[in-house]
Amino acid sequence: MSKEPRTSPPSRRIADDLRADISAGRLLPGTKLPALRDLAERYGVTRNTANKALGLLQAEGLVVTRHGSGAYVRESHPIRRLGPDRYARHRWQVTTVTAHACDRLDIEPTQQQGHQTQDVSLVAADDHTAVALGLDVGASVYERARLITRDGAPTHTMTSYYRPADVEGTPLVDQSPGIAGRGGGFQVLTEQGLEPHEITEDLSARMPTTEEALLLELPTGEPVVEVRRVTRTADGQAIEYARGVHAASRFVWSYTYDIPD
Amino acid sequence: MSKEPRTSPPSRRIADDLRADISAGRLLPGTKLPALRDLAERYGVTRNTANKALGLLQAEGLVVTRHGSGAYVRESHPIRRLGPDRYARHRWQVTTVTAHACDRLDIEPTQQQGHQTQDVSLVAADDHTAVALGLDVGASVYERARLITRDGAPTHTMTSYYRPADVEGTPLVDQSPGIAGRGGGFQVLTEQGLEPHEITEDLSARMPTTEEALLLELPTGEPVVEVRRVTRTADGQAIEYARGVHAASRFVWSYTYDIPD
DNA sequence: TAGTGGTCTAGACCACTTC
DNA sequence: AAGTGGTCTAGACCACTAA
Repeated sequence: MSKEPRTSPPSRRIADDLRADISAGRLLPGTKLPALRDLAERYGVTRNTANKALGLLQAEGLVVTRHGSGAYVRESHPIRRLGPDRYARHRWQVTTVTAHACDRLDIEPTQQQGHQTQDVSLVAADDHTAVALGLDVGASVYERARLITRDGAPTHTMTSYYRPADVEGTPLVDQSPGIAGRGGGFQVLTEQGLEPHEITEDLSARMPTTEEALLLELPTGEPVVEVRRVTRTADGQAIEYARGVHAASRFVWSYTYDIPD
Repeated sequence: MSKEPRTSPPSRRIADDLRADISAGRLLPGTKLPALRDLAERYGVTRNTANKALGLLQAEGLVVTRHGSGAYVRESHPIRRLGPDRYARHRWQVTTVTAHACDRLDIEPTQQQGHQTQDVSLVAADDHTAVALGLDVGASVYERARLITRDGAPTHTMTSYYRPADVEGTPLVDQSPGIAGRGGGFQVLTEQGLEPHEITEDLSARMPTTEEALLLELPTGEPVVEVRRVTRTADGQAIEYARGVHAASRFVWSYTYDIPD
């Protein structure tokens, strides 16, 4: 008759029990879970089955395992809130006074403990890049790839694309290993007479590729948020196309806008 | 000396091969993968190992399995792009002319084939809701929970919370099973003298809970995007707090804004 | 009914961490 | 050296799907 729910398989039941302990606060973040062999014995199953239970919890992002050490209730990172403010002019616009960096230290807590690698090269534009920058597919564009790290752990990648004519000869596409130009890309573009004015961001979420999981050191069960950003001048000219891949658990994006007619 | 990468375990190698076939287009979306027994025989491993390989691909969201039928390369749904336009006044504002619904059919393709359930009840406000609506935690609020379906498959949930004083006696909190009020919640609030003017949306991504996975019929390896929305009047008064859980693969969120000073 | 994925036991070996 | 998770083989049974 009815599709009665069968009794859950043992691996499921073990996972359910542990999950209940976690969400009830009986197992706090960072706590070590019982060893596989102990779990197996307690439930009268093989280690394989207990391992499968842990696998389920890992896929849900509730548990992380450290090979040779144990399985732990996952700890949540401090979450960074990303709003339009992060692009605010006062954060990147260098005034005639050069003391900018020291001036602003206290209002830039988001850069605290932050580092980034940088890798600049000339590549062929793919579909998205070409459309965004108004070029033909395959045209040469400058690619500026960064890996942003916080407190020693990578949080996201950000790869920007520029029309060569816009940035040729600027510190932005200098191969030097340091952060290219104080104030970053927006400052450089402004000096080129291309002041950023409007931003369009497209957000989507998915599971990481294996490469992304390695690069961002993502635990099993952590999705990524992919952000595609087009920056335009007041004229509407696209001056930068950027693609970021973020560890989902470390960010929340916030947008405020008026309801259109 | 160096940490040379060991040879990958068999399950990993099988997954890598299949993944390569998929991304190279040799296995198109919807294609049935070789049976577990065939894979196992081909690679000289047990069915368990071949099964594990499929599990890896499932977790990446590349493959879905249908019990008793087979494993298939995952097909992508049509993606709906969500911009501020979806809240535009012309979509919900009912003018004095009642012929609105017929009028606008052609410009509302997003509602095509769409259905939603609705469940209204009076509940105690949790932390987020209370803060957003300016109430005490535990105060009574109207909860209006919806499950939105498209082409027969659920795409997201949306649960709105209202101050009882704002919506008492309106069709919005009528327990009737139909969609409450043509034009939806915004129209009703406007009629109450609380016209929505500004929206703040907070987006984050994570893996679904087991309940969400069931409700939204999510395949293994599909993350969800959680959207928390606060709607305010021109005065800045919060009139609705809503929380949505979206199947990540079905949406992309788009925001355009001017760079602040 | 035949084919398919899902799960399990029993036992083994390996890789990594910790002390 | 002891403890831990990761993976594998070999074989079995079950549940679901499709013809």
